[in-house]
Amino acid sequence: MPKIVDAEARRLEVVEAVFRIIATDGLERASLREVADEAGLAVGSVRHYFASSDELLVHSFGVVVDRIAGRLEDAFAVVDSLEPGSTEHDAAVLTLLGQFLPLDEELAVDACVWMAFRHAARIRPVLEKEAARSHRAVAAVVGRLVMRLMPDGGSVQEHLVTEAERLLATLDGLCMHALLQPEWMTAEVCRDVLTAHLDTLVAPPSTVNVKAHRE
Amino acid sequence: MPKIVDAEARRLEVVEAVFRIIATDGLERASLREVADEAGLAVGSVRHYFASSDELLVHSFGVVVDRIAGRLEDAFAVVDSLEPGSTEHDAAVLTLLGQFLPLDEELAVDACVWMAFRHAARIRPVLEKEAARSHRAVAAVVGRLVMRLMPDGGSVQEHLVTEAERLLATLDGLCMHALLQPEWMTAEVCRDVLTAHLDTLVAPPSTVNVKAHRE
DNA sequence: ACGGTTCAAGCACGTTCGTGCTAAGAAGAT
DNA sequence: ATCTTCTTAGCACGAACGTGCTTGAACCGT
Repeated sequence: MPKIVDAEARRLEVVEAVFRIIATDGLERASLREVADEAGLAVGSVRHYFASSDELLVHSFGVVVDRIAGRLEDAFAVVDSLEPGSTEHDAAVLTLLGQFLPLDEELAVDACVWMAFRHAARIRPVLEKEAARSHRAVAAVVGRLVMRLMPDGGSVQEHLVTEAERLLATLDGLCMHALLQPEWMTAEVCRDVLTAHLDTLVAPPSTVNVKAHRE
Repeated sequence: MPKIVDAEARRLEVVEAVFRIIATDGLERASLREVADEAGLAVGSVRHYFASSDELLVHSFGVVVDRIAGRLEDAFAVVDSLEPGSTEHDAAVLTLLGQFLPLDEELAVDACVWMAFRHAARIRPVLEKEAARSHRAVAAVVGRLVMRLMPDGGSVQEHLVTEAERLLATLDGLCMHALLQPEWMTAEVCRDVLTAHLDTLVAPPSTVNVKAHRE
């Protein structure tokens, strides 16, 4: 064996460099040369760990998806362990939803990277697989959360997917606004919007509309 | 005077070429050479109408912002002319909100371009001004709409901005999902989510939370 | 001591990009 | 017919990009 180097750790260092570049300069600036510079390596060294630029980006996408999904699963486990309706439960729900938002430095970087990759995946086929995995993972957690929070436990299938998508859309929209218009979108507004949404989720749906949806 | 050419019309043709490229290949592919090809011109010709690549992109951003803002104003005028609570009124509100979503080919192109520019504006200072204008224009319409739809007419200032931001976030989130995950996000789901949101908007807020927000 | 494997670094090639500059053509004004 | 000005087109340069390939250096098992 050669020089002892933890290959996986090195790869992660390079990926972290990719994250920093995307967060500050955007995905289009995440070239091999820029990444190598940011990581303190030479281009050839980065290419030793990642066969191509595409592989580096796809792997980076995967890492951020795993991170976000892991945070959501952890936060959901906390929610799941608490008594529904209790103060701690509500706080845990807000904490879970806050994992989507750029509320601190680390979350902001991940949110930037996540957004950038998802939008890039619309165009670049290599990113499609990770984008689909990302969507499934997040939708699963949000779906379970909505099922837990809805008054009827999500017994009406159509209404459940509608409410899950509604929460997901609000979360992504909030995240987007927090990233793109940070001066208008403070953490306080985010919290107010989320609590307002949770209020509407708990309230029973108007029967008029449920009937309308059935037709 | 030389060859008679409607300069403004030519500029618009070039801008339309930019839109098509962004919608199909993304903003990073909207180079002068690609745009010139798509518009059936030479690079020098495009540069005759736009001094630089930046000017072309900024102007294109402005055009799409004007288009979207115009559509929203028109749709709001329709809403404003109808009796609140009537069936036509509700339909007009849905039509207004639908202007944000890629429900047909033209709307889809505009939504793609709009999203691409807004995200690019996070990084590129030249786009900041148009991004801010875009946000103000849209927020103004959504704010007026929310004021009109809320049961108390938006008398509580804090609650009004929260609800406006909540609707805006949901709209942008829906638009994003419709663009990025078209297979999961059909027009029907969009409509269901919007109607569900409107139901929650009309319902009075729980006094518990209003008090909580005040503290 | 030494061969083999892994790591780090760099060169070179072709492509694409924005942009400064030049030049030919087209048409109204004189 | 000539001049002027707008229009269209193209060349050339430097910069940045991905990538194939080569070159040392480091290190471990034998």
